[in-house]
Amino acid sequence: MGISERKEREKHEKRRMILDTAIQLFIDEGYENVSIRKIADKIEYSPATIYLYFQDKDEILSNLQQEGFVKFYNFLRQAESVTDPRERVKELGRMYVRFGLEHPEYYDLMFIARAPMKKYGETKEWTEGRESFMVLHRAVEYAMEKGVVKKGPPMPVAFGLWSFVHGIVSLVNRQRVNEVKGDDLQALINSTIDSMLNEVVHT
Amino acid sequence: MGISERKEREKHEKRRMILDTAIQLFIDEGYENVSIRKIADKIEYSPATIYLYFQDKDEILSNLQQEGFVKFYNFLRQAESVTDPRERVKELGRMYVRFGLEHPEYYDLMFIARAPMKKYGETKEWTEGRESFMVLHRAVEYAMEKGVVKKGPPMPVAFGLWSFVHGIVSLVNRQRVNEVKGDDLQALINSTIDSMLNEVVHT
Amino acid sequence: MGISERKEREKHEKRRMILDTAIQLFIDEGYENVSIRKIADKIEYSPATIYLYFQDKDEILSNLQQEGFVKFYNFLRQAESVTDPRERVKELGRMYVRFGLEHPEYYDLMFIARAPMKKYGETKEWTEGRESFMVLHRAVEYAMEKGVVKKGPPMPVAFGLWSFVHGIVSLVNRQRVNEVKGDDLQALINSTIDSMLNEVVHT
Amino acid sequence: MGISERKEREKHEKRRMILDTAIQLFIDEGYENVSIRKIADKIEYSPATIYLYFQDKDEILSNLQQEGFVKFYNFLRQAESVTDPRERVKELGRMYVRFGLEHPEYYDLMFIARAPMKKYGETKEWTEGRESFMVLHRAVEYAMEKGVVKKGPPMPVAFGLWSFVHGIVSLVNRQRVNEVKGDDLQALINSTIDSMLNEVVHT
DNA sequence: CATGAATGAGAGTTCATTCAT
DNA sequence: GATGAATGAACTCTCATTCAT
Repeated sequence: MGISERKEREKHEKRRMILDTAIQLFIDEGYENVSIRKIADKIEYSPATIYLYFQDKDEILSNLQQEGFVKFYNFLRQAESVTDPRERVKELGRMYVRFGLEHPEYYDLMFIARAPMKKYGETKEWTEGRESFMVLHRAVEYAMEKGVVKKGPPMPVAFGLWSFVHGIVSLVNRQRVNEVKGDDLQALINSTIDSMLNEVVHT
Repeated sequence: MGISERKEREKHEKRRMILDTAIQLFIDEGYENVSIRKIADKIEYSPATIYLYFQDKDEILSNLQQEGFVKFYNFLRQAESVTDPRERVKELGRMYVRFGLEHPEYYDLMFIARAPMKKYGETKEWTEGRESFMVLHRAVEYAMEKGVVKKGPPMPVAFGLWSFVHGIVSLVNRQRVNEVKGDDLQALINSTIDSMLNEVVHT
Repeated sequence: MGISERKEREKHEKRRMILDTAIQLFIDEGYENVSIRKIADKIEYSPATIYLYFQDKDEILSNLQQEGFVKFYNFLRQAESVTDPRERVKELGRMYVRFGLEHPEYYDLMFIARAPMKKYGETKEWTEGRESFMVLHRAVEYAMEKGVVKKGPPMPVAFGLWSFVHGIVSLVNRQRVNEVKGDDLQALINSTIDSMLNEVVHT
Repeated sequence: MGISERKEREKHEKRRMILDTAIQLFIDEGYENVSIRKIADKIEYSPATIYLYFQDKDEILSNLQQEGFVKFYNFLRQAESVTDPRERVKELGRMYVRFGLEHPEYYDLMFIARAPMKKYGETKEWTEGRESFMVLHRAVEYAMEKGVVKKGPPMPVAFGLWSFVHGIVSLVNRQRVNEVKGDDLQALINSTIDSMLNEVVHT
């Protein structure tokens, strides 16, 4: 038992190393510059070794995507402790954008990259993805119950809010708002979130 | 005169062929899989021929992007004839989303694809891009004047609306809303636009 | 007669244009960057036009080489007016090096470039080449007659002097004396010519 | 230990193969016609394999150049054991030319080929190049001390001698002395060296 | 006389992946 | 478990040259 457990653990650790390195490369050199060779070089193993731990490049990306979803879900979930219904929705919006801007590599993989993860996971990885959306969905339901959001089917509102915050993150991360920069950009983002959410969430 | 005109037209037509083929490949295989060779193969010319019509790959992508912007701008602009301030904002939202879903390849190039077009255009192509945003911006100003949108700086509202509709298009086009399909998806999109814009645009 | 003469003259002028442009490109962009296309672009004709005046690239290079030889020969020949036998040899050395450094592109074609001129000229172009060498050869003979160069077969001395000055030019032009620069280099060249020729040419 | 040593040796051997093939191509087709692909074809490997042993084309050329310098230096150095100052200078001249004619490919790379080796070596390879020149420089100084070469700054004389022997080698190797052939050529070279060096080195 | 259009061949380089050891 | 060695396929781009018009 001890031996096979250790082996299992070691295998797990090596997988971690590879995933961490991949993400690092993602951040440093951008999506299209992540190659098996570069990952291997960085961890000082041979490229062939990577294939002992992952079937192919896609599996690595799939895994990272799933990790992203887990991180993201655990982060967003914190907002559920906010009891004020108005504040919960607003806080969710701010948190969503913050996560997206602070973890552009994970965000990209989760919500922007042209779906590479065909074979692997199909659904599994998305469990947390769906769950994350459900956090938002529940917040909307809660806000409707409490009368701070106009009553009606929650889905359109939830999807609308998701689209809105996703729009911000993806326009910024993909460099479509280049004319506003630095602090000005941050200020614009903040005021945009405020003004939009204030329209949706009534006082 | 007749001859040179015909030559000119033929040259133009070949450029079109190349651009159309590129766009087609875009749709079929995604941005990063568009190669000079594949374009050449598809039009049954040699790769070198492509270079008679475009300086390099970047120029092709640049051209497509600009075409997208022109099409997009001319389409959106139509909304400016709507005089009712409420209706104009809403119509703009619906039109934006419609364009994005009907021309996913152009939309991708304009607003999603990662950093294309280094040398060419830098600014020129984006003139229409900026102008398109200005259509929205003006609609917001107009709506504020008329008192149907809460008064204040128009920028956050305009950027917010842009983010919202861009969010919808990019989530759908990049397959992040796979669990809702076909007519249901269209219905969801419609109701989402309605409910969100109704919050922002008051009666 | 008038007509065919004019045609002949025009043909000649176009050939000149091409050759001049080629040499210019040589100077500006270096041997390996001279392409038919670039020549054509510069004279604002199509590449195909070049082939109306020259059979192929090689013929252009051949022609330039020959032109170089003519220029070179006419330049060197001036030294034959120097009557002092010592001075004539020395002046020839200085002139040779000066020509080589001032016309690196012609010099290269004549004496360094890996013989591209297979088909054309085999011998014709070299007539002036040989003649140039004969100027030097005669100067050596003259100097021997006058007793200022040690008597013996003139060939080894003439070839030796040629090798010497060619050595200087080719080492400098092909960047093998990079550690000495600018005025220092010119001074070194001068003192080298002086000291070597003073050994060969006695007082 | 045995295993890794063998691997090391095999790796080394393959590098040699590549370098040897490159040198061979050099001789057969000239500097500008050496391509990665041709090397690969000749050793019957895929082009990609070359990149397992060398970073890029430049590194191959750099290596060959350096090898040339090392061979050359070690060869020339032998002359330093000659104690007679007259003989040492003369022997150096003869050896230089012999090396150049017997190893035209290395010689070309070292002293004729147009600007190779950007990144690699910059200085390192040239250490032996400079050292080789210093052998000659020292021989001149030595000869001056002993009174067999006219006293004065040694540099012009050393550079002059270098130019002279380089001139011979490069004129011959680049086929500019085609009118004299075979044994006659060898005889001419010998008598040229003799007669010139006898003028510089006094008895 | 001039050329627009086209291309085959070739350049250097990178990549994901495989497999015998 | 790890890897060294290898490769086929792909990439963008440039070149000298041809030929029908």
